[in-house]
Amino acid sequence: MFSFEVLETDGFARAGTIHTPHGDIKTPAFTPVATQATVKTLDVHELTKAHAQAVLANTYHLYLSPGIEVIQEFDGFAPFMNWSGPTLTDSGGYQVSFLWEPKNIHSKTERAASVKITDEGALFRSHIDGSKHLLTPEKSMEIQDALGADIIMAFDQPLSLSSSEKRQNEAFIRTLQWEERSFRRWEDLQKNRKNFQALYGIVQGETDVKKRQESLQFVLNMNFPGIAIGGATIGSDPAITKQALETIVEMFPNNKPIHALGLGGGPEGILNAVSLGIDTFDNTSVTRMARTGLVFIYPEDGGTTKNKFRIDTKKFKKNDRSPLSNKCTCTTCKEYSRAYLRHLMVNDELLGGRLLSIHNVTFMNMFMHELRNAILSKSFSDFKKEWTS
RNA sequence: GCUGAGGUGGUGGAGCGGUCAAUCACAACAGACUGUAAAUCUGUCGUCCGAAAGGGCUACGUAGGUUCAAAUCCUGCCCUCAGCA
Repeated sequence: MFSFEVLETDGFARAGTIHTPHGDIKTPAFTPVATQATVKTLDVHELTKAHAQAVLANTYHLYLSPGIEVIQEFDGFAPFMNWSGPTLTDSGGYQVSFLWEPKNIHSKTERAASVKITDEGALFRSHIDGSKHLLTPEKSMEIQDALGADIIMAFDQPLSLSSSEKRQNEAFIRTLQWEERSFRRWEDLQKNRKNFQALYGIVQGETDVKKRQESLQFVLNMNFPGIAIGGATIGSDPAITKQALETIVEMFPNNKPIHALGLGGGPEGILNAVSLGIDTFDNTSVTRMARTGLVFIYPEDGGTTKNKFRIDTKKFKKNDRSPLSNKCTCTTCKEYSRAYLRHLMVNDELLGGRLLSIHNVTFMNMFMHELRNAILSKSFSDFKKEWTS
């Protein structure tokens, strides 16, 4: 019901297929983020047209609203949102332990921590109504069982890089314990399931070689069906992502898929990650940037590592009749002018965010498609050079 | 023509003797965006010098006046709006 096969490799880069109960994912692949059972602004038809293969939803958000009872009535979040392809869910670990730190990257103002983390789990307050909830590794597995994704994540405790060493170590050890508990509960839950869910163990450790390797070895020893690479270093800086992945790339097994959680850095970051063995990744900024007017462009359109292969639609000329991209085949590029897109974004029209999301998701998927073909034809390094030189 | 209200920075709109280069919002410009509390957030925003601290200059329709001190008080003029002729 779930398996992974590598079809071709080029250096550490690999092209393969993940077989899930709801279809295949041709890798390397981007999985758009549908936190609240929606890839913001896009419906499933637009997603399919944008060549999305799978979507990733979130335990924390769907547990709080609409609640797992509702999701269960619909046989999972995928039927609920009318998505029939492969799915993933995140465990909620990121939300309860990272976003709720008194100081976090998303908020300028400090605020009281609304979460208390113990070895048992994370006691947190809902951001919606302030109600108290305890999320444990076991509970996360039960919720993800109800959400019904094909691929689910172990419950972990990521930290921001600014945390003290003591806290880092604590979270590292705790994550290992939580992963084992996640695994045990997951094993039990599988017995009563119609479809197999693949649980991914999460590798922490940032750029610390010893920690990364210990973490990965643990996940391998437990025999998780898949591996997810977590941590702040998998974020937006391509150079640091590279550094983090280099610590463990040689240990990656070829029979298990590797997912990079929240891999950012645009095409350059992705090229770095794929060249170091990453098969799938999710990233929120693809659709978020679309909603704020930033779109990805190909080298043919002027994309470079310097401009991070992106351009601000609000800076287009008022009367520019040309398409956003000459190369892209999405409906946004086929049917609308730069002038119109600029107009929509400058005036905060909702259609703008949607049209740009269509483009960005299409771009990302087409980029991954090209990248995959490059690996299959053993020309990955040339492909990488075309983009980054 | 009479009566009333009012004229503030790109715009709307506060301020009604000193703490005002002037709250705030919008626009504009620049920037950020990691497993989405993000259609969000941050910075700049009279002008000149400065990296900054800070300093200079010009400003609240216009011309005068009162006062140690005026966007704020008084007078003339110009203009806008509402009501009445």
